[in-house]
Amino acid sequence: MMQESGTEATSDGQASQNGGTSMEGGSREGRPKSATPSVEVTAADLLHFQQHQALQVARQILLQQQQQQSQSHQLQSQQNTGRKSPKPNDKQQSLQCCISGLVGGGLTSMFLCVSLKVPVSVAMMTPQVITPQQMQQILQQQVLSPQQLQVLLQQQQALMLQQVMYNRQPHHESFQEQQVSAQQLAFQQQLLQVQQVQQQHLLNLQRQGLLTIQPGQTGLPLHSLTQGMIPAELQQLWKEVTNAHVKEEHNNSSNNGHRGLDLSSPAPPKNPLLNQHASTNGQYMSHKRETSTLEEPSPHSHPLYGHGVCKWPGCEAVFEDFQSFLKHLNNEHALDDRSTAQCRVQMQVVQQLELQLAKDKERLQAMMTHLHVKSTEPKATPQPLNLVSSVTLSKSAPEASPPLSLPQTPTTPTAPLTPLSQTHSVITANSLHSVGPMRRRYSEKYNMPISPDISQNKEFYMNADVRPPFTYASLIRQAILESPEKQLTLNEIYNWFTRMFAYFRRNAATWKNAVRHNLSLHKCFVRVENVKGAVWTVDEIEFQKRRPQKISGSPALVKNIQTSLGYGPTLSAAFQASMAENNIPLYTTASIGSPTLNSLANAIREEMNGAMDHGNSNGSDSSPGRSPLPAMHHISVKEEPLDPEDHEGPLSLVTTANHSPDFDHHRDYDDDQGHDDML
DNA sequence: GGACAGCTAAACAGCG
DNA sequence: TCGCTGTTTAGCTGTC
Repeated sequence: MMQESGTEATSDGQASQNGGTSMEGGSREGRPKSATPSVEVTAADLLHFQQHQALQVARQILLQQQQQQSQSHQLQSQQNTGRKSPKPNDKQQSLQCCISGLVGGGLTSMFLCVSLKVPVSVAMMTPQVITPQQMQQILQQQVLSPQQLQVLLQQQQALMLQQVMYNRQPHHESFQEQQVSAQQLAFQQQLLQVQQVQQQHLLNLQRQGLLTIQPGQTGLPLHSLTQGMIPAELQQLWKEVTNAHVKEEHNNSSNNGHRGLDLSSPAPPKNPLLNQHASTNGQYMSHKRETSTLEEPSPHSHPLYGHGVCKWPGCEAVFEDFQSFLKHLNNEHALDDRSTAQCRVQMQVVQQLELQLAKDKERLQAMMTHLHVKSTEPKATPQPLNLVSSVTLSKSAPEASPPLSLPQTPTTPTAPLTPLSQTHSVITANSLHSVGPMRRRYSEKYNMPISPDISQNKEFYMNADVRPPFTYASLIRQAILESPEKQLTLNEIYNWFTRMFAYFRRNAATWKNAVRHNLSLHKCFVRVENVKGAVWTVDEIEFQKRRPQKISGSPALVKNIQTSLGYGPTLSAAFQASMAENNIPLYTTASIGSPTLNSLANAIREEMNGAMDHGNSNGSDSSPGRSPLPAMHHISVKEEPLDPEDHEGPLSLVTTANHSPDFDHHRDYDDDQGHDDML
């Protein structure tokens, strides 16, 4: 009761915001903000971005390593007498494990795996500081390039930093501190060796003309940023990293009292080499525009000063006034080796971002060209991702789940379904905002699964006041199937509608009535009374039975859908290319490690099964033997007699697909916006 | 043109 | 009494 009232209040609030918007979409860009907290989205995006960047760095390292190994083979052979150089397969294995490490071990393991030639098991299973023995072995082998050494150095710094921070916790004080001190000493010795080796390596390379360091060279790769640094610089950097937190421990209250490093969080460590902001002391550099775009300059503003905090990488000192900050900036961040190194890192970061931006711009242009959108505002209402074809399968967006080339457009519900190769959907403001009743929706018309569409266009549907091109029954089913226990109360279904679709944040009475009507009308929805009360579940057999006559009657359509779905031998080349570019084996790990691809594969099977093999399969998760409904006391069966053949109906893989971790991650459906990042 | 499916609206009953 | 839930009916439209 109370919950529903709250929902109504939310809906009404949204309605009040949306109510003024005309159907012509004139003010569509001023749509209300998504109910999803931006913090969560940002964190997830940040994690993806970090993983993506790490992957790119790993690839660069491997690539350059291959090149350098081929070029400096002679040098290697002189220094590396009697020791085997790593096999090419090792690199491949390393990279493969690194990719897996993105899921399991995280970035730390990944960097270790890439930068070190340590056994994979060690790199993957012990994401910790390398032991002196391992370091010695690495040094003796001298198989590392300067770049690798640099990455190793940085990684070690970050790891030491993390360990120091971790040991700052009360439980590990005395003994752990001793351990850290010993490790610091040991590592500093190793560091000196690393520096010597690196210096020698650099000299050799320079002597052979294989490496030239331009004095004013910018845009160095991350792993070569500090190639030109003298050992003193490295030592200085290391001291900065290791001592900063010791100081901070004694001076915790002076600067910022809450800078603890959560090892479990993907937040970047405080290591200046790894931080993402830098500039020069008071003098804006060429990349000022990047920072100035984020912070509007004002008479007493500074790109490195915001909200009373110094934004210099790793600083975050708090100041009462701007003058204090300037004084601090000139004193603490003067032109020295450390600042220079940090600036180099920031250059690389900016370059990476610009590269990424360029790629995304190019992709956007291709998308708009493909869609024939004549718009001067690229940041308009987000459009459904599945409106584009292979353009979105670009390798430049591995952080996004692979878009499905489903030939459906949510903007034109009654438009004929045509393959992408034959259609160029023209998206206009009017078509984006379908006004009329749903009538026949794609999911009903062609047994299309709505989960990929909703998944791909989640942001779109959440923000744009566009009616989803699916029937109420499909949406209800989707809501139920996305729930952890495959059952929802009516109120939870309401919440799912309002949460997932901006369209359903208004006219609540209408669509809620329709939802109730559909729940009662369709026998695919089964009402179950459990301890909590009445919940609704989906009878997949009944749901699949509803439109068996469609699609089979049109061989051409069948072929088109089959082709566009990219199933089996007709898998689209673009899709395959994308999978290959992202190092994602479609038929191997897709069903194992990648929830998104797992859902994709299941969704494809579901589509093909639902559309093509109707009545040809057997059993499903909704079969009586595998009821997903715990603690049921009563099941209301609708009056339509159940055909005995029904149990030999189509195999429903939807439920199976939704058992993937991808769905199990999203549990709370009770307006808990903080945990409902569903798809 | 009929059958069918889907949407909207409404009435009604039961329940807390 | 009110609001929610659930059921049912009717009218309309679109698709096949």
